[in-house]
Amino acid sequence: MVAATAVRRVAGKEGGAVLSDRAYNAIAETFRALADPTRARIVHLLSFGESSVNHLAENLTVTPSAVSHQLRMLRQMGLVRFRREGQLALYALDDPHVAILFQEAREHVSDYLQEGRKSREWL
Amino acid sequence: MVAATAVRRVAGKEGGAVLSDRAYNAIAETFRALADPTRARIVHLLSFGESSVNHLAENLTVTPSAVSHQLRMLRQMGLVRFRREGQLALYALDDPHVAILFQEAREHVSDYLQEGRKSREWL
DNA sequence: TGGATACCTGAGCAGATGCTCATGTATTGA
DNA sequence: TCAATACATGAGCATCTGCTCAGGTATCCA
Repeated sequence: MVAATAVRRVAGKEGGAVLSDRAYNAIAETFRALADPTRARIVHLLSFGESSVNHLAENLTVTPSAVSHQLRMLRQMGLVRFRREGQLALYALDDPHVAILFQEAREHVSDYLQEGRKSREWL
Repeated sequence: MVAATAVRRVAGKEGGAVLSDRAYNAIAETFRALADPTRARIVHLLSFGESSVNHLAENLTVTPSAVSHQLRMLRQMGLVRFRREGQLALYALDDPHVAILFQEAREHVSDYLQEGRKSREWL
C-alpha cells in the first residue's frame, strides 16, 4: 500500500488522477506508433520537414510499399498528415508533441547509456 | 527530394543528424516499453511514487504474474528500478524522462481528440 | 489514349507479444 | 525448521506485427 494514498486521490481534472481504460489505450497506441525502428526513422526524418514516400523509402533503405504501410498506420494514429502535389504524396508530422516525444525518448536513451549500462559509441 | 537538404546536412553532434541503426533501435525499444496499456498504466501509477508488485496488480486488475513479467521488461529497458524491502519488491520510475514521455503522449492524445476526430468523454 | 511514375492496399507468412499456468526462490514469523 | 507470503520465471498458446508480393488507383506527359 505504498503509493496508495497518492493513487487513490482521484483528483479533479489534470493531476494525479487514474485515467480511463480508453485513455490508457489511446496513450499506448501513440507509443506503439513509434515503437518500431522503421516508423521511428520515418518520424525523425519528417521532423526535418515534409517528404514524399519514395524519398523516405530511399533514405530508409526499405521498399516504398513498406513505407506506405507504415505511413498509413502513422496517419491512422494521428501522428502524420499528408497532402498531394501532383503525383507525390507529401507527408509531415501532425503536431509538435510528436517531435517532442521523439526527442525525449532520445534523451532518455542517452541518459540510460551514459550510466554505463551499455556502450554509447553510436551517439 | 523535398526534405533532402535538411536530411543531408549530417550536422555535428546534436541537431539535424540522421542517427545510427542502433540509436533508432534503442529509441524504438523505449517506445515499445510504453506501447502496451498494462505497461502504460504501470508507468502512470509509478509516476505517483514507488509501489509493490501486488499493489500494482490490485490497481490494474491483472494477476501479479502478469505484472511481474511486464516489470521485468520495463526493468530491462531501463524505465524502472526496484529495491527490496522485506518480502516486498518496490518499483519506481528510473529517470524523469519516463514521466515526461507519458505526459507528452497524454497531451498528444488530448490534442488529437480535441480536433474532433474522435470522442473525448474519457478525459 | 496509353504508357510511365508514384503511391495504395489486400493477402499471406515468419516472427514477436502478452497472457495464463505451473513451478521455483527468497523473506518472514511461529 | 516449516508454513505462509511475495515475487520471479520458463513453457505454451492465441493473437498481433511488419514485411513481401501481387495487383490496383491516380496523376502526368507524349
